[in-house]
Amino acid sequence: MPADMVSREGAAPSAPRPNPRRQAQRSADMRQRLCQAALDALCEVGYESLTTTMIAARAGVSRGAQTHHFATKADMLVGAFEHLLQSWDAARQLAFGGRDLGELPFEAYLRFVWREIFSKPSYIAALELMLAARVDKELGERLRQALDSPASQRNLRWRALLRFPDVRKEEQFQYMTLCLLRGMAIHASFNRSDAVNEAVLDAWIELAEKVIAVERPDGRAPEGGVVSPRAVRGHSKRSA
Amino acid sequence: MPADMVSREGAAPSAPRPNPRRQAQRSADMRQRLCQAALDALCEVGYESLTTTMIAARAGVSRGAQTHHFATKADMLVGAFEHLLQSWDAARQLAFGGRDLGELPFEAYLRFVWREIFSKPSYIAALELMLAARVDKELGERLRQALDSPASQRNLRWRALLRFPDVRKEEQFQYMTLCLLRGMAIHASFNRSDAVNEAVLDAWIELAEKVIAVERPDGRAPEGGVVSPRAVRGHSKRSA
DNA sequence: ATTTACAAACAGTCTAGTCTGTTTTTTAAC
DNA sequence: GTTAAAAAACAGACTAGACTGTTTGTAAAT
Repeated sequence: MPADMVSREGAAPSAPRPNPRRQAQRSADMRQRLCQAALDALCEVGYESLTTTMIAARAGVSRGAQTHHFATKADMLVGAFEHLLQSWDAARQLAFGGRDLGELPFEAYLRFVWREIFSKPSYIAALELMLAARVDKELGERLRQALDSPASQRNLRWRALLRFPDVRKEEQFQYMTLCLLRGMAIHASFNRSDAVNEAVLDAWIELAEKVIAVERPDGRAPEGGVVSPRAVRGHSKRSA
Repeated sequence: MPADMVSREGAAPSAPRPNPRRQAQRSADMRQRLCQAALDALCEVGYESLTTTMIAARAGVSRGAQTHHFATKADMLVGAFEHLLQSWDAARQLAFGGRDLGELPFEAYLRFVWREIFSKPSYIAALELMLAARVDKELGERLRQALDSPASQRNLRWRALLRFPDVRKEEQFQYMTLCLLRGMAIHASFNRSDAVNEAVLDAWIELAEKVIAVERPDGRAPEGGVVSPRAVRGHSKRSA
């Protein structure tokens, strides 16, 4: 393999180099740029005002190039959605690497997902897509499909994080937390007060830790429940 | 000659009082029809595909009549939103009348709001409006304004329902429940499984009742916490 | 030489808001 | 009490712009 990494530089319009493997790279780059632009545009102008023309302009490419890679608007939207899912993976990788989530406190992980995922405008964009999927059945099917593998990976992560003996209860707990975070994302978007959300997040962490302590026969949570009474009642303020 | 001297009143407010209720009635009816049609259309086709023409057609009125009552599309949307809020009031009135919420179990009220408000497609419509308000600042301001009085009334209801001595905690609890319900609404819309939502609702009710028992020095919640250990661990299936 | 990547113009459709005109109701004068 | 003027309710056409998908054309890569 020749050292052709140097030829990877240069501007978009002209790159006259007879390099093998270049076509696929170019295509992938272009798709990446378009998806990122689509996501940015979606965050900025919202789903209703999002147009394919605007996406192409944002990415700095012609509309012809765009339609070559994403024939229809729905293709473009699905691409943006997948791009967002990948960015979440990247953020998680950056924060925790390959660390075992089982050794992580629940609070740490929850604050991470709130800070890096749910509280971002891009999550609202994702919600807009999901709500739009209610009437656009084909889009919905494709979004669900894109979410399929990430969702099962999320299940594995939460399994590692929580380790409830009762898997059914663990799942309930997971979905409850997910719903809460989604609702908080909406609240943060529509209302102005971030203070409320911070307080709710703190309160949920506190409540959740008690549930975890009870559900999981960990080192510190005996079956007898000697911790429970005090734990449930102790709503001491968290410093955040 | 009837007593129409009232009409010579003062200056600007040209609002004749004698007997003519006909015009106002017609106007109110038409607005009602349009708002209902707008809400229906919003539920059926979603925010992105909602058009003023479609609303007028659905209401069975001409576009001229529509623009007379709602000059702009945003006016129409705000009208639909207010209409929805009123329908929630009506449902609550139907279910509980003037009953004191303090005598109502938390579970009963929560199941009511889930069944009659949050699980309905119209709530998704409301969410679409709220998300759209993120970029349409003027719409957002008007929606928040429309929600202002209903929200403070909701606060009063939850105060009556929960009666926590610590008002701050009560507010946290209220917002937590609200966020949870919102998130569940999205989940119900995007995913297919209602079973998950039912389970989450059950679980939240159970958890919430413990929080209530601890926070509120009611008749049945002793300070000693003799109920807590068994209660927290007992996730017995609820019959619903 | 043939496929892929990119470019740009085009066509058909649709939408929100405006404008002009008609009917009904209300007000005010007679 | 009748009637004319005014205002409000209603109807429908029109416009200017925008959007998506298509099509035709060119450059680059294989």
